Amino acid sequence: MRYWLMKSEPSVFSIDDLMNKPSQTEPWEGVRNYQARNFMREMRCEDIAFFYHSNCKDAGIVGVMKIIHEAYVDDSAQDPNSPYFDPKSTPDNPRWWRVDVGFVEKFSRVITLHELKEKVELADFQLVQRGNRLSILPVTPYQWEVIIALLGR
DNA sequence: GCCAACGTTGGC
DNA sequence: GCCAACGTTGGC
Repeated sequence: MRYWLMKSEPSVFSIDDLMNKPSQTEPWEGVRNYQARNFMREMRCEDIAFFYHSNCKDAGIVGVMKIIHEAYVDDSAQDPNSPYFDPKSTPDNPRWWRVDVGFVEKFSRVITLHELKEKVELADFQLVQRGNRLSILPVTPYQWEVIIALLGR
């Protein structure tokens, strides 16, 4: 089983949105970066991922999700009315993929980016490195453990 | 809302 | 295949 981190702007889709959906699941669509897409294709059912709130006041890790459906075609790329429309992705040759995620838990507090940057043990974590913009990143088991320990429970 | 850092595009 | 121009991301 592998660990991941997935970013979303809470004004677009937040952990509360996921938690409060009757299904508590969501197709993770709109990823339009090749590296992030490739990571999604590596995801397997039962992998787990941190939910990260980006581009907001309290940026940081807010909870945990699990992968409940492996990568399949993101057809929002073929929808001209979608904000994620990409005319270069065609039904014959789809360019973008998505996975389905399920809610696992919402943390009692946000583990802030600031906190993560202060942890020497996380110096290698892609998230805290300069200029990082990837919306989906792998997390090592050790990094996962260090981050969970920040919750002090 | 600013802007640095990065990814992508496309002309050559 | 280089690289300038452009668009996007995301912290602040």
